[in-house]
Formats: sequence, structure tokens, C-alpha cells
Amino acid sequence: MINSLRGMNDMFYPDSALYEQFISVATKVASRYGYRFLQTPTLEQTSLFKRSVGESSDIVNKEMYQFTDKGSNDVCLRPEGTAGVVRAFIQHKLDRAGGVHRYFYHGSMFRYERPQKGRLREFHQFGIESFGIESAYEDATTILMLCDIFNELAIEYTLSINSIADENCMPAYKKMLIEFLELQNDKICEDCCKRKKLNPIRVLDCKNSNCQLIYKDAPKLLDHLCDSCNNEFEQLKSILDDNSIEYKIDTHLVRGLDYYNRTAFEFISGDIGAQNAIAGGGRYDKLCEHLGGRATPAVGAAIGLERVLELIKLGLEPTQSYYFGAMDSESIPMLIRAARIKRAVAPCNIEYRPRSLKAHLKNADKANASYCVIIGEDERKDAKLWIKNLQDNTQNRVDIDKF
RNA sequence: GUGAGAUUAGCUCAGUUGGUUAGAGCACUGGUUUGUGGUGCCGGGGGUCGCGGGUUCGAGUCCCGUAUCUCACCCCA
Repeated sequence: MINSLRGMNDMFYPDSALYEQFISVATKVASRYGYRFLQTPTLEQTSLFKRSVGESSDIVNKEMYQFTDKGSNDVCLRPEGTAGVVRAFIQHKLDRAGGVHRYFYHGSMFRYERPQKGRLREFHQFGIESFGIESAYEDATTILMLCDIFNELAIEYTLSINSIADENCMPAYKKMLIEFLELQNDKICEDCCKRKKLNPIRVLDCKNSNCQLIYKDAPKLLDHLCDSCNNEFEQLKSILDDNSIEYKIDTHLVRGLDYYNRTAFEFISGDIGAQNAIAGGGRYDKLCEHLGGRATPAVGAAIGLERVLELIKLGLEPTQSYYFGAMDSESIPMLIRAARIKRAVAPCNIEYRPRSLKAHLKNADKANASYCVIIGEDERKDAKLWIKNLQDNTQNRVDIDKF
């Protein structure tokens, strides 16, 4: 027997129906916000992710499905969606076209991780990216849009926001933080020692409780923002307040991917285990330039679909369905014709073998049908159908032409 | 990459200190005497006990390895 690869799942009904439902709601909301669907390749050059996501991140360091293809290209399966969208944006010279461009995407992402609840090796994201607006208004609108999607699906969440500074204020802060860390050298955990060298601000979201105790006294990024970062963060908060969006400021919220600056946010669920981030995003004003395009401000977010599907509280709408059965083989052609008419409006289930009425009713019940449609000798002669409503037990005969 | 627990029928699980042809419930399937379903009754199919080694007269049960699943660390959506 051949099994699927570790951490790669088949999605059957009803999970698959929830997936479709999510995509359709998210697509509807995204288009109301001016976003258009963009499909980008699943496979990209490895260097794209090294340059965008960042070589200091675990994603690039040890989680990529990377290999050499038959043309000796160093390629990898995308571990996230933003890099590909930005690449496409630049490649098609939309960075030179000016104006505002908004895209949404959804599909498989791949990370070679140890599977656990809410974490798979092939997982799915719905993401949005907005290019061309450098404003807290666009950041806030991105957040509002995610709220709309979650609210429409009755998904509960809490929202955390933070500002992770920009190229003006980050270097000075980083220096302060490193100085602080040097003093704590012997107390912080092994991982944090590594982070100190690689990507110091990542120590802030260390899960080690001892480390967290120490970092309570660490210099806070929010206290050391430059004026423009600070103004923008204040503006973001007031826009969210104006729109009655509840949020908490999490000074230790840091994005895992190197390309983010300024606004960072995360939607958290308390209901899905340790992997509790259902969506995350923020500003990445320097990424276009960094990937060889014209400087273009941008903001984006991604939703983890597997994590979110568990939280959809709305039930699937029950649909009326029909069961068709014949009592003798001569009636079957007529049965097929009748089913063909009904298939235009409802799911139909046909039993091709002639059976007794009793057996058909039993089958219809098992198939969870709302109506049982039977053709026997009598019906065939009169060109009628015998129909029983299985819920209220009413039954009647109708002409096949009026069916 | 690290740790803990699991793996027996399609599903949920029993299976005694190693001992005859490995069980149950649900699901599936046929019948219940020929045009009225759900609950009843009778029958049937389905397991190389995750895989590979080892110990033993004998292994679902003990030992080793391995794969996968679950959860957590880590990481992140």
C-alpha cells in the first residue's frame, strides 16, 4: 500500500466543503475590498525565498523543500505566498506602472516541519497583498478585511498588534537590545543566545518562561520608535478604535519573516492548540526594492486555512435530494429521464437495479434523501411517477411531464 | 531537530501472567414471502494484529529497529 507523505493530508467531505466555503466567503470579501485573484507558481527559484524571507529565518534555514531540478536549477516549493506575489509584481513591471495594486491568492505552501496540531508539511493559506499605499489607513483596512472574513464565518479570535519599526529606528533599538542581552548572557536560554547573533528581536517572542521574565525589563521597541513610525502606530490604533475593532498591543509580537517593518499583527485563537495563530501579517515597504523592483510600499496578510477551518461554527446547509428507483427493468429508461429533469435543480441518486418498493424506500432512507421517486409497472403505463416525501410521509403520483 | 504516548475489521475500541480457528458495538450487505422506509428479527462478508527482525515449543501480547499518527518543544499561518 502506498501512503501519502508525512504531514500531507487528503481532505475529504465535509472538511473539503468547509474549505470551499471559506474560499468563497474570503474571495467575496476580498473583491469587495478591491482585491483580484492572482495565481503564482508553487515552485520558485530558491534565491527568491532566501532574499525575501531571509536567511536568518528557520523557514529558509531548515524548512524548505529544496532540490535541484533536471535543468540544474536550485528550486523550492514555496514556504509562503508573499515572495511569489512580489516577484510577479516586479517581473510584470507593475512596480513601474504606479497606482495601487491589490491581489489575493490561495493554495498550498510547504515547510518541512514535524507535524502537530495545526501544523502540516503541506498546508494552505489564503493571502492578500496590497501595493502602492504607505499609510496606516491601508494597514487598518487590511485588518478590517480579515475581521470581516472571520465575522462572516463566525470565527472567534483575538487581535494583537505591534510596530516593529523601520530602517530609521530599528538599528538603534537593535543595538540597545543587544547591549541588554549581553548583560543577561548567562541567564537566557540556548536558543536566545543564537537569536542574539542571528536576529536579536526574535528573542522577544521566546516561549521560555524564564526568558520572558527577563525580557520584561528589556527595552521596548514601542518606546524607541522614530517619530514617523510612532505617528503611524498611533494613527493605526485610532482607526481601529473608530471602527470598534478590539485589539491588544503586544510589545513582544515579532514577525518571523525578515521582510516586515512597522505595522505587525496577528489573529489568535485560543481554541486550536499550541499553533494558535490563525492569521498574521504586516507592512513590508522595503521588499520590492530588495528584490530588484522600484521602491513600493506594501502591506499583506495570510490566513492559515487548516487552522481556521476547525473554527467555522456555521453548519453546512442541508440540501434537498432525490432518490430514484425502478421496480422492473423496463422502467429504468423512464427513470433515467425523470432523474435528468430533476438534476437541474437538486442532487439525485439513482438505483439502477430493479428492487421491491420496500427495498427502495430503505435505500432512500439510507441515502438520506428527502424524496423517494419510484417507477413500477403501473406508473410506466400511465407515464407517471410515484413520489413520497420521506419527511412528512405524504405521497402522490405526478405526470412525468409535470415533474 | 528534541521529547512523550499511540498503531488490532471501514470507524470506535476489548483482547487476562505469552497458549487452540483474534472479539464487540457501529457501519456495510442479503433476507424478513412480492407496492410503503427509519427502529425489530435472522443471516453474510470483512483482520498476514503498521512494517521488519529477534527471543520462545508457541508472540496481537516480550525485546530491538523502522514507518506513520497524536500532542508538546522548536517554528509559524
